[in-house]
Amino acid sequence: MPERAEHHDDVLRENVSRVRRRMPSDDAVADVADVFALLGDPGRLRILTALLEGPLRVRDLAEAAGVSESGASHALRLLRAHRVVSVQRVGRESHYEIDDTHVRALLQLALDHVGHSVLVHVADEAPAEGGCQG
Amino acid sequence: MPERAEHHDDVLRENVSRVRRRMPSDDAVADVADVFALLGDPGRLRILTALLEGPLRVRDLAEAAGVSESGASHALRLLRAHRVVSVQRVGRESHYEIDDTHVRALLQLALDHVGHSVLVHVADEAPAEGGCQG
DNA sequence: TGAACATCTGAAAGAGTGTTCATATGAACA
DNA sequence: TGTTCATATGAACACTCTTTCAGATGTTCA
Repeated sequence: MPERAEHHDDVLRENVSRVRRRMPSDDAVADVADVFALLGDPGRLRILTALLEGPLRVRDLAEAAGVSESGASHALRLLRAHRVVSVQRVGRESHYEIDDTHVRALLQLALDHVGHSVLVHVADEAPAEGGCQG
Repeated sequence: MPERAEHHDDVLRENVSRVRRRMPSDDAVADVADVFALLGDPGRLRILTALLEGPLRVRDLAEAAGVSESGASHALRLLRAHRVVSVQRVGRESHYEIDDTHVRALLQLALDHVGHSVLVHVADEAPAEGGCQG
């Protein structure tokens, strides 16, 4: 084996050890993977996309996301368990909203990348009383 | 039903229709969900995290990610099929690298959020802007 | 109280997925 | 040429996940 190749191997080995040092902890990786996995289902993704613009009721989320109301409830339960969304009961309705700025950022970045132009934050151009706490 | 409630309902319905108008196409949602799903597996996530700093061989990726070489190969095959990584053959080795800037951005954002401080671009090790958003 | 409504929950079916083992391909070297 | 090495591939298994259905919970209103 020529020495150039040996040197090449050394460089690769060095790269590997550096990469391994900088690898996040198993817990951190698991957390990130969990979030991505939650976003990896089309139904949940549509639900969260709908929630980007503000709180919505379960039935509205189901309609907007094209899933059954039961399916939406299951999805929301999961998202709630992971603290991605929070719920506020108003009478017999449940109003859900995104409660994780990291997830919101990831979602907006991904949708931007896919060429989905209009995605405004809740704040600006406020639909005024659009909120559910009226 | 009091008129306040009726008006409230109107507002909600309006929100729903606006949300539905702004909902990305099924294809766009499916694409985004696919990417997130790919990032949703710890093994693949570690592989891609390792690749953030530059190209690596399969065996090195397997070691860095803590998966078998066969497992790494399967994962890379999947990532390659989705054009997330590209491969360059060097002798009998395969050197993989991230080939999707969107995925790279999502990954870095997610790792930043989880508190993983050092994640520099391939170029060099400038820490400085390592922080989240300031 | 009882009926209508919104949501939640549990269980079961079915599809999908990751992992492993064994083997195949193809390049390097002796 | 035959052997060794790096990677790729195929199949099988176990496992998880999504979806659906039926019914439960809790609220509003007459």
